[in-house]
Order: sequence, then C-alpha cells, then structure tokens
Amino acid sequence: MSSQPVERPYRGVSAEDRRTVRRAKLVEAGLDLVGERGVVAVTAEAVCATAGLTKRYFYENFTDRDALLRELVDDLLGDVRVAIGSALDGVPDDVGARVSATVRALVDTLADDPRRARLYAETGAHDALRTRREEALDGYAMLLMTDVLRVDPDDPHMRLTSRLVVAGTTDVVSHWFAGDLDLTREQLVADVSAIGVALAP
Amino acid sequence: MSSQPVERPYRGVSAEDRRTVRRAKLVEAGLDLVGERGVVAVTAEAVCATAGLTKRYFYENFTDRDALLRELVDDLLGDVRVAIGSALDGVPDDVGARVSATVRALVDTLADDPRRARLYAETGAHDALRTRREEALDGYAMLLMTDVLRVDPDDPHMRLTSRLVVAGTTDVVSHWFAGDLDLTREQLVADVSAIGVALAP
DNA sequence: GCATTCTGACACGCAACCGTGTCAGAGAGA
DNA sequence: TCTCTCTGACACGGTTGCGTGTCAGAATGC
Repeated sequence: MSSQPVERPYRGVSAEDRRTVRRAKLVEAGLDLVGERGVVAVTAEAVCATAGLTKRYFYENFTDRDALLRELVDDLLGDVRVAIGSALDGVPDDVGARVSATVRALVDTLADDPRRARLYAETGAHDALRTRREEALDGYAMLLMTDVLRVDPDDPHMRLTSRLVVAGTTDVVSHWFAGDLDLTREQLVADVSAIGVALAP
Repeated sequence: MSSQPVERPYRGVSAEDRRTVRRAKLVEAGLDLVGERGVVAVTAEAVCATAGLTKRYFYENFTDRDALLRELVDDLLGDVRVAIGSALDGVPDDVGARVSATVRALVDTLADDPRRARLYAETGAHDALRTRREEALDGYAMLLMTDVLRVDPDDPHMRLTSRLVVAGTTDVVSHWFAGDLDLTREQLVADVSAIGVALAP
C-alpha cells in the first residue's frame, strides 16, 4: 500500500493557498482571453500560457475548458442578479425608478470589467454556455415581472414581453459596450428604461 | 502546353447541370445538419457524408465550410427581408396592420423550414455568421423605422428601441420555434406585434 | 476499340487541441 | 545530508477537421 504524498508548504505558501492562487490565475487568464480574443480563444493551452502555468494545473482545477467557461459565466450572471437585487432594495415603489435601477445595475456591473461585457455578449455563441444564458435570461425575465414591473408572471403576454425585453436589452447593452452605439451611459440607461416602462401595463 | 480537359456529359447530364445538382445537395446537407445538430455540425466532412458526395465536390463549390454557412445565412436573411417587403405591399397605412404583417412574414418564412429557424437562432453563435446577422438585424431595424413604424431613423432613441425590438423578437421567435413558448402562432404574432405598436410614438 | 473524362473512394500530411505521463531539478523537512 | 514533495517543461498518443492528391473503374465520344 503506497501512502499518499504528504502536502507541504513551498516557498512559504501552503498547498491549499498555492492551489487557490493558481486557480485565480487561471480564471483571470480565461477572462483576459475572452476580453482580447473571445470565448473561442479559451483553450486549455491558451489559458495556461496566459496564466504562466502548465496544463497540469489546469486539470488540477477544471475538468476541461467548458468547466472554466461555465464558472466564468455563472459568476458573471450571478453577480448581475445580485447587483440588480441590491439595486432594487431601497428604491421607491415607482415603476420608472425600479426599471432604471435595474438597467443601471446591469450596465454598471458589466462596465466594471470589459472582459465580462464581452463574455456576456458571447454567452449565446457557445454551446456550453448557452444553457446558462437561457436560464439566466429566463430568470431575469421572471425578476422583471415580479420585482420590477410587478405584473402577473403567469400572464403569457407578459412572459413573452419580458423575455423579449430582456433579450433585446442584452443585445443592445452588448452593442453599447462594443462601441457600436453612440450614446452616453446615462442615455443608454434612460432609453432602455423608457422601453421597459412603456411596456408595463 | 497541356490542354484543359474537355467537359463532357455523364449519364445524360451536362457538366454544368451536374455541378448545379451537387451544389444543391451540399446546401441541403448543410441545412439538414443545422436542423439536426446545429451550426457546429456543419463541417466539410459531415456535409459530404450527408450529401453522399466526397470532399472533392465540396471544394469544387465552396472554399471552406464558412463559405457554405454564409451562403445559407445570406439566403435566409435575404428571404426574410423579401418576405417582409412583399408583405408590406398592399397593407393599409395603419401601424398595427403593418407591424403585424411584418412579424407574420418573419414567422411564416421561418415556419416554412424548421432547419432555417434553427439557423436563424444560431447565427449569433458562430463567428463567420455573426457579421451577417449584425448587418441583417441593423437592416431590419432600419426597415422597421422607415417602412413599418414610419419614424425618424435618425432619432437615437428610436434607433435603440427598434434594435432592441428586432433583437428581442429574434430571440422570442427562435424560442417559439424551439418549442419553449406555449403559444399558438397567432398569439405569437399578436403579442410581438403588440410590443411593436406600444413602442411606436 | 481506344483515348479521354468523370466519378467516388481513399490516402496523405498538416494543424490544433486534448488529456496523460515522465522527469530532472529546486525546495522543504528532519 | 538525505529523503520526499513540488514544480515546470516537455513528450506522447489520440482525435478531429482541414485541403490536396492519387487512382481504378465506369461512362463517353469518335
């Protein structure tokens, strides 16, 4: 019976800390690649090269490239949801104000990190991510109905409308980040919000 | 100086007709693959296997797989535009009627061929197709402003609104075709049209 | 019958990426 | 010092898809 190797510090860093640091480096490298060359560029090899690590450490942390991508996307979509949630706390009970706060939270979250803005735009463009995107968009649509517009989430017309607005907003915001729309951030928020308000019954 | 081979009929079919038939087979095979397994499945090898031809004939007709995909997408987006254009001919000068006719034309065109509905949904998911999709969506947005809603296409707010509506409609219609929305075709057309009308100034 | 074209099958070499494995040398610990 | 762990580099075999090339046999035209 061969015993497991005993973990040991290295250069003054514990084994667990080393793993954590490496994982963080890989995640950052993945985001860098997304930001610079898009989701397709996120291969195990490219991530390792960017992170300055070898493949050994990639597979120490992720089963494959899709696992890393999913983590990036789940983090992002979760953060967006949290940002919207906290933006809605303490906003007056006025549809206009609530819609604006929601849109602003989305835009601000993406604006914090252009790499994530590109990731958000490309979630639709990759098999492994599309499912997550779909779930997230449906979740946002539900949130729009229940917490923002305060409409009946069982009304088929409102379901379709909110889904259309969420998907359309995703597209427009992604385009704005890509520089294709000549608007200030305030205008973007205002214009998108106006659409949301116009569709509230 | 070696002379070019002289083209000759084969099994009673002229050289040009043979090429035409093969090209059509390849296009059909490409669509079949999109319908069954998505855009990613469209490789030169898979297309040939599906078409019952060999790679030689693939490269006789297309420089690479992206060329075939672009042809499929351009055909589709062009057909949609034509369908909308003719639907708008002879429709009364009423915003509601025009919007409905437009949405119906889009839905009907895609409904004619579920493979193309999937292709439409996946244009955003592939590098070589995204440019075409972007141009087409911008074109549809412009068409929506000038020919359907009859609003000023230079108004930034209307530009953003129409782009949002077009992108959102693309998403919702794709979902409907994927079976994710429990609506009749008439309801889909009516609901989407209602959004368009609500956003007309 | 004979030369030529056409077809379809298959063989290549190339490139990217995969996931695993090996190994020498640096570092840690006792 | 001696042993064990840890690291990073690299080798390896496998897969997929690419684009090109070759070739025997069928079909054609004369």
